[in-house]
Amino acid sequence: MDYNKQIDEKWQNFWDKEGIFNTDTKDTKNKYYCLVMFPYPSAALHVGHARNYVIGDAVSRYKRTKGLNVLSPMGFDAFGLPAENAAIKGGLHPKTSTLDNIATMKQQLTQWGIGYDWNREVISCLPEYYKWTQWIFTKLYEKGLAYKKRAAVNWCPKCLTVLANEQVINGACERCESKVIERDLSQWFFKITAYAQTLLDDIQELTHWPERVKTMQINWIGRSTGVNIDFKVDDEETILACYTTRVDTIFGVTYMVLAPEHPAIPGLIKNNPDACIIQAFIEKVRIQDKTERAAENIEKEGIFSGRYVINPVNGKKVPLWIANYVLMEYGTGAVMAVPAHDSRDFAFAKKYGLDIEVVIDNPKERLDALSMQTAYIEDGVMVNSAQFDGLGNREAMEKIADWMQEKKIGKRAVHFRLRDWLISRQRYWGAPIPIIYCDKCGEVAVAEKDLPVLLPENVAFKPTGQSPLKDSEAFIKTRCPKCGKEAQRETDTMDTFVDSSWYFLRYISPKETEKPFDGHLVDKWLPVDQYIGGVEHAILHLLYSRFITKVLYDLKYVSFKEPFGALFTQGMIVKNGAKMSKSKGNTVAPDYIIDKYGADVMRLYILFMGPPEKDAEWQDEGLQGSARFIQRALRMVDMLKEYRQSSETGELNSHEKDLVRKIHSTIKEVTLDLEGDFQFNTAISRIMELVNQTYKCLNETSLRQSIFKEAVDTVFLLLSPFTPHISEEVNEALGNKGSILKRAWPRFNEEYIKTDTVEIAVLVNGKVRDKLIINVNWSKEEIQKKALACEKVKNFLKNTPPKKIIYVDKRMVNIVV
RNA sequence: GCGGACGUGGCGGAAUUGGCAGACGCGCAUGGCUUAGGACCAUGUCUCGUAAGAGAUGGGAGUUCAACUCUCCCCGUCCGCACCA
Repeated sequence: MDYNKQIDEKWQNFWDKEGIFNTDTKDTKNKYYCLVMFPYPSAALHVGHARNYVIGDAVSRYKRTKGLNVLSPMGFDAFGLPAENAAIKGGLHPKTSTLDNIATMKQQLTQWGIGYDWNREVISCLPEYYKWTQWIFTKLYEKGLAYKKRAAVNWCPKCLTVLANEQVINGACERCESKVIERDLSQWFFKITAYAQTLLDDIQELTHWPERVKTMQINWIGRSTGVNIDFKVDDEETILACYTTRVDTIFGVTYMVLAPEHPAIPGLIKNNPDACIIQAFIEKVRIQDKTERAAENIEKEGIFSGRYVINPVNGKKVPLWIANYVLMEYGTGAVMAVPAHDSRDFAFAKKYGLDIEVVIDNPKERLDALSMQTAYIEDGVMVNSAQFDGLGNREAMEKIADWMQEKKIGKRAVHFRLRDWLISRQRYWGAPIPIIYCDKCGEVAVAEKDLPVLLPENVAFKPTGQSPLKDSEAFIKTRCPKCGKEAQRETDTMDTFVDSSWYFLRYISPKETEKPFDGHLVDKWLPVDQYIGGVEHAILHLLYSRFITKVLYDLKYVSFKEPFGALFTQGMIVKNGAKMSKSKGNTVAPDYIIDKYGADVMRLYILFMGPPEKDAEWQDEGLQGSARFIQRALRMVDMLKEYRQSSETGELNSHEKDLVRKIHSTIKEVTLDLEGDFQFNTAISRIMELVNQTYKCLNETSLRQSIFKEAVDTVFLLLSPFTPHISEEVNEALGNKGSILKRAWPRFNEEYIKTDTVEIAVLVNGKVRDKLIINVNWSKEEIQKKALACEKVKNFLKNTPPKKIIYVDKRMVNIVV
């Protein structure tokens, strides 16, 4: 039997015709929701993408043969910058180019033998989908979780749109890597910060999520606990609130610093003769772009404000400074500076000759403020801190916080790093934000019956820095839903991540026209049993989806708090040590592989190349190995057909017994590999061993046909999640009717795996000296005696009795001399 | 700086969780079969050594009868966050 393209096509047509992958979601018994992150339809897929779908398909097929009712849907994250940019480049309308790309990708996925329920396809740029994205917006709006505010936001000068915090990587745009600049703009936000604590707490429940993803989310949410302290400005009523996590150092405050953007500054400096010098400094800092300001070793710069503030714990008057190292976005934008115990404050104090006061002493060596070379940030003993002197600083931290709360000069507080999610975009290819502005009624959300707000198709969609919808009078002009007067539509579109933050709910009832999803069925099918995708979504998509799910939970649309039960993040496929990308020119196109070797060879190699969660280096030679293995396995089928050998009766010979044992132990181990953490690479290697051993048997002995057949059958059943086309073909050749997916996953019999004899190692002082074949029924004493009788052991013993003998059951004997 | 993952042959990677290091595959070598072979089959392939043996899982110490696995200290790679108060 030869593997060729016809076999691929034959079975792909068969699966399609039989509707093998179509799932009835009304049948919720034994449900298994296997979900692979849906792709952007922007470019041709390479083998790196393929890994994602091949893993998902292997899982879905395996679960099917285990008898589960598997739902495996696919769709396209079709709105957004990548699709729009691709369209502009190709001179096409985004809708045309996106739908074209989708068609190509579907064809690719089909060619690879990836089985999806295409009846459930979800395309986020079509009105029947984005109607409900807009609906979700209005639900958040009703709850006050969607709001518009003027704020300093991240602006990408190349994409000509604002970006969410999560889309800014090292101060640069996630997509085009241009440096992001700060602009004050009025924008729409989702109040994800209202869910910061829940998003953090519930991470604990995600027991089947990779540790690194959870850690990344924890860091991103960035919870810290401390104390809010009000510092009064001297000779004035102005109060400056600051936040500290180190309230134990409060007695060591020698100055206070404000971020240049701090709103209190204009009032504080207005009577200062140096006001214009201070103003010039502030301007200078503000025009620095974010990258520069956040750069690692940027020189700390500051200026004295001319004012003083009072430390509420001791009434001490300390100078108020303005400096570039304080950020307005975090805490209150005001920092109490303790140079003795904070390295940033220390560097700043040294530069500007500010006081340094030690309040936590090093128990090993007394600190001296004048001679210190670095800040002392470790734990120690309280000094110069009034009644708290002598305490350990950890203990003092709690005591001071309590004392300050009691005296009402401080308040315990929790801060998060997480910012609200900026969702407006000044680009064309997205779902319009369903808001209407009326001169009389103000901001009004579009009513559900008026959704969707259709994205007009005949507009010049090139990015200009303003939403292209602003030019479409037909779009903008509308009537106020409340008073009926003429009104204008919001022209910004939504971030694509809004579209993808709920698509997994839509798959359950994708044809629904009266509601976004069938709540009853969604409650049965969700959370997703297995979610599979790239780690690049660790924060963005996964955090947003968790947030939207929690909102829908609070609004009682769903009854679960977390959308994804188990998450698997596969590693990248790299070539020449680098991530595959068109610009580097190191992509490997699956089409050519499919042509030359067939889908199963590509699938097998992708799964065999290494643990799926780790990055793996692509080597073309590896494909040869997979192709060779498949041909070698298929040759057994031909041999079996012509096989006329020995009798079927009588005692099994030892090779036959060994082969039966191997068949059953292979089933056992492959099953364990798949039930565990998707160890496809080791599963495949075990199947290879079974093939090797079968050949060995055929060469060395007369093998009865029934056992040979069982070996062949088992090999292709076990391979079926990985190489479905040839498995189907062999299944048919062996006389079975229908799809191999309808056959049960093979079972193993523990009885057949048992052996009478086993080879163990004989060690002397922990080193292997000899091997010994033992009968498993022998007693420990018997085995030890045999081990001592080994020639090599005798040489080491030299007639002296051994000090100690350790026997590990069916593994080894260690003799200590 | 903080947090996470990791370091095993020429290469991709195994190792039942403390019990025979290098499974399986690639590559390479030798032989066979072939008009030919980048096909196939067989055998071999950690290092040193003719051998007995000795040494090997980034480096160093420790625990143990026994360490790739556990503990401590270094070195290095990758990822995330980062003037976060």
